[in-house]
Amino acid sequence: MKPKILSVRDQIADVLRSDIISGELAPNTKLNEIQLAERFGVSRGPIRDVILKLTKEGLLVSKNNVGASVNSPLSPELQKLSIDLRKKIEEFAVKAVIESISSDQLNEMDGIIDVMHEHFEKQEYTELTKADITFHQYFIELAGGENLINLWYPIVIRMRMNYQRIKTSSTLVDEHRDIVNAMRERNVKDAINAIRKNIK
Amino acid sequence: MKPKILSVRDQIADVLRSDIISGELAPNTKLNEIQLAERFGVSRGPIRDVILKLTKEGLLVSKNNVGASVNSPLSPELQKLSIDLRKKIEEFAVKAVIESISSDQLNEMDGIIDVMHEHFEKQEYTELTKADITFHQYFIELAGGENLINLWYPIVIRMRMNYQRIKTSSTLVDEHRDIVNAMRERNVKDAINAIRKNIK
DNA sequence: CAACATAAAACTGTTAACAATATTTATTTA
DNA sequence: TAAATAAATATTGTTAACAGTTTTATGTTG
Repeated sequence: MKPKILSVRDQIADVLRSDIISGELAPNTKLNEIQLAERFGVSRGPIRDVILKLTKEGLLVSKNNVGASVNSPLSPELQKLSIDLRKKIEEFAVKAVIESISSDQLNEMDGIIDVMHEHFEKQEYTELTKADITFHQYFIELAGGENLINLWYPIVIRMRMNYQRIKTSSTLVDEHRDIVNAMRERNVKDAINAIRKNIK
Repeated sequence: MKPKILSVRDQIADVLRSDIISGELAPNTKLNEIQLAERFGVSRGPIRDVILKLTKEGLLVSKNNVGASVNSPLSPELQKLSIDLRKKIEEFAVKAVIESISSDQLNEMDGIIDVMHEHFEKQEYTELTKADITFHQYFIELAGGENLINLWYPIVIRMRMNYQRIKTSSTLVDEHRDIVNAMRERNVKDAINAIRKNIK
C-alpha cells in the first residue's frame, strides 16, 4: 500500500473539509485568510488556493473582495437530487469494476470497512465519514479514474454537510460489507442493490 | 438586464475555457504560468487561481511541482453517464421552475436562443456553445441557485470538450424553442421531453 | 556508444510587501 | 439624536522576489 504523499495545500484542505463536515466550522462562518495562515504556519498564498478549491467543491461560498464563508447544507430537494446522482454514478462504477476487480482490491476494501467499524465503535463520526468516502472513492477510482472522481466528489462532499445518518445508523458498516461481498461473488444485481440501500 | 461585472480572474478563466472547448488548446497541451501571465498582462498569482479553478472543473489536469495540462475528452462511457446526470439535474430544474417562471424570464430565454441562432448562422460554434450553456444555466439557476449550478456546471463543461454535435445539428436551435414553449404553456411533460431530446 | 552522474535551466511553490476594496469607527451636520 | 460624511482600520487582490523541484543539457566513465 502506497503511503500517499500530500502537498501542504492538500493537507490543509483536508483539515478544513473535516472542520466543515464535522460542523466545527458552522454555516456562514467567515474565513479569515490571515488567521488561517497563522493557524497552519504558512503564508496567505496556499490558504487562498485551499479556499478556491473548497469553494469549487461547494463547501464554501466566496464573494469578490469580501472573502469566503461556510456554505449551508443542501436543501432537502437538492439533497434528494444528489442522492439520485450519486446512485447513478456508483451503479455505473459497480457495473464497470465487478468483473475485473481483484481479490487483493476486495481485501483492501474490507480493510477500509474495518477502519469504519473502529471509528463507529469509538463514535468518531468525522473520521467515520472520511473512511466512508474513502471506501466509495476506492472503486469509483477503479471504474473511471480521476475523471469519474471529478464528477462524483463534489456531489458526495456536499451531501456530507450536516449528515446525521452517520451518527444514527447501526447498519452502516454492514451495508458496506454487503457491497463487497456481492462484488466478490460477481453478483451485479446484489451489488447494485447493496449500493442503493447504502446511499440515502 | 444587469451587465455582470467579472473579476480579472473570472475573465481569464472564461477565455481559457473557450480555448479548451474550441480545441484551440488541444488535449495534453501543457500550460505555462509565465506565458499565460504575459498573455493576459497579469502576474502569476491570478493565473494560478484560474488554473486551480479549471482543474477543479476537470478541464485541466494538474500534477504537483509539474504543472497543468489540458485534459482529454471524456470516454464514451463517461460521456454517456454525464448525459444521464445532466438529464436528471435539468429535469429536476424544469419541474422546479415551470409553475413559477415569469413571462419576462421566458422572454429572456427567447433572447438567449436568438443569440444562439445568430452564432449558428455565422458558424461561430464556440460562441454558440457558450450561449447554449447560458440558456440552460438560466433556468437551472432559477431552480436551485448557486448550489445547483455547482452540481451541474462541472458536468456540462466537461461534456463540451470535443462536442461535435454543436457543429452538425441543424435542429439545435429549435430544440431550445421547444423547451421554452413547453414552459410557457406550463406543460411539464412536453418540457421534460424537450429537455431529454436536447441533451445528448 | 550507452549508461550514469552532474551541472544548468526552466518551472512551480511560497513568501512578504504593496495596492485596492470593503468594513468599521469617528466626526460632522441637520 | 439620527443621518450623512469622512477618516481609520481590516481584509482581500496583486505583484515580484525567493525557494524548492523537475526537466533538460552537459560531461564523464565503462
